[in-house]
Amino acid sequence: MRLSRLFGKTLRDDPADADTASHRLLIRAGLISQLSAGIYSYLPLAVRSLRKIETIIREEMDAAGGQEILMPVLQPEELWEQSGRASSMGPTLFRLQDRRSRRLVLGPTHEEVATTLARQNVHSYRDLPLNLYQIQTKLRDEARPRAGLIRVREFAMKDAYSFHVDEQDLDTTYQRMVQAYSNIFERCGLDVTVVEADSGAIGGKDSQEFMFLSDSGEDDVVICRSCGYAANVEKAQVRIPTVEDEPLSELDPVSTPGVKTIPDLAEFLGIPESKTLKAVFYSCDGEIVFVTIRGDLEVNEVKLKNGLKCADLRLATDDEVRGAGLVAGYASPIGLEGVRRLADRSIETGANYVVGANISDTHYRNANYPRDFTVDEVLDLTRAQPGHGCTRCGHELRFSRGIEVGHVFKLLTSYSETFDATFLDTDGTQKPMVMGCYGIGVGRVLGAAIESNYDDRGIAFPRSIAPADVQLVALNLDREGVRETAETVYDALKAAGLETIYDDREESAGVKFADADLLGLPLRITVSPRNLREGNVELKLRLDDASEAQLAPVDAASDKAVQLLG
RNA sequence: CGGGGUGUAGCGCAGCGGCAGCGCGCUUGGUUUGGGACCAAGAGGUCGCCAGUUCAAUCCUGGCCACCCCGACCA
Repeated sequence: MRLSRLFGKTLRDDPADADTASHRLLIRAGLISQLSAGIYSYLPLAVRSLRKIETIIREEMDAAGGQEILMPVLQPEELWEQSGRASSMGPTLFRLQDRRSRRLVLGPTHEEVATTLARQNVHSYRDLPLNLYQIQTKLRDEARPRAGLIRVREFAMKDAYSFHVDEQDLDTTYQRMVQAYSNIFERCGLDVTVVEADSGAIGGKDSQEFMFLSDSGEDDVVICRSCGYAANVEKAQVRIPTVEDEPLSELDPVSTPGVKTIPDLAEFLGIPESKTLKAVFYSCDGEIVFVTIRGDLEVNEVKLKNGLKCADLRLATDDEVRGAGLVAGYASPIGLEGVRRLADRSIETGANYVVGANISDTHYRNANYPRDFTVDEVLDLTRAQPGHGCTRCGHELRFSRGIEVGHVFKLLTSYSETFDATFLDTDGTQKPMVMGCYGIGVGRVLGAAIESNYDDRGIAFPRSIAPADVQLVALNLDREGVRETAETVYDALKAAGLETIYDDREESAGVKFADADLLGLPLRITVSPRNLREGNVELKLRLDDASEAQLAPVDAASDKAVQLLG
């Protein structure tokens, strides 16, 4: 590819509204162009990278027993009504109607279609296991697209769906897929951490996410350096700081005028927050739920949502709180009736807590569970926070942000039962297929790979996913021998199987070097009058200092390039 | 959806109630040439949109829209 003809120009200035490194560099280097929020065009250089990522994915999926298919983006809404996700996905689902007013959705993922496809085409245990994958456009009306390719509304995803006779067989494929994913990310130059993840309200048992740890990420993960436990904060179990047991004292009202928050309460009474109980109110599918948790802890809403088997969970409004007979700031589980009550397991240890009295300006001292109040259910509802320990080994957990580049789920039979995707087993009975699903965001991998490989001069692509291997830079094209030599080297590089971008533009050396650094191909080869006097060209790896550039005779350039790229 | 911010040339930005500006980029000619060269001449604008105020609005007022950031949400 000749740079003079390449579609997509570099920018000298950083784009003003990109502040994530990969977003800034993707635009500055001329890889992507924004059409709308979370909607991008991919220019030739980006497409070359994406194709390489896709090739790596296909190789690993095929090796893991996958078969590539292609399912439609346009899907009948009815399928989504059937699975229940028309409502549970809410506004994220793009909807439209055809000319006969039939309702359709633009697929945000393909479990519904994949399960239907299996129902139509799998009838016997002899057809299983089956592992289907596709690389297909997904459309999601995300509430907040951000950070270039990290969260977009239209994107290519590799999604795979596996079908099995039983859970044991699923486990085998699941492990193969986890290994395939690790291979894929390693080959893409991404160091990922596999974390335990929430599988969402619908279906599933085990679920793991592949996280590239980065401040640009939007997921919070905890990692135990001691035993290796790693989990999304949504899912993370933690060992909370313990509080001392003590003999139970008598319940005792205390006047607390104007003291409505836990920090105020602790300060007012001169006690730690961990000696108080906090009340939080949620609306779960319209029903008010009262949650009690120790004052120094926060409610993990994902855990709560799962525990309640609730489709739509949100904090209750002030009106809803009042309507339930609760006094905000002084709400209490003591004597509370007619409201669904849950508690975090933190209330089961410790003693003599301060808790609201459900009377303005009043709290109780020495509240104890279950002596003074009961709840409908005690669950683990604790959100992991800094200072919390690992449940396995007690070591303090480390917190990090992460970009979720892959996610695998054991769906089990939730979809196959809904869509009646059954097979005839050896014992002559119809059974629902046991399913797994596996996703990778292709563009997000590109974004994350750049987050992982850049410096102040630009991108430094891993060779495996670089738009090309070599940037051939010719300086002073009109000087004797330069153009001819560059053309010769260009041909030799191509003949040696190296993908080359040839900078044949009439630009100054500074511009060409700066653009080469910005685009970040692994190897730069410079043809210039200076080196040509000795019959040489210069080779420099993107990550080396300028002083480490090497010279090679013109006719040895391609061999040397192959050697340097190793 | 809540909070914050920004909309002026391809990009980055300034400006201001009275004819639309700068730097970079772009075009043409010339001089240069190993780290974002120089000279000269050019092209390029519905100042986000709609109302209102005014003799006059890019500027003031109101509404709307778009984009960015934080949060909520996110198979």
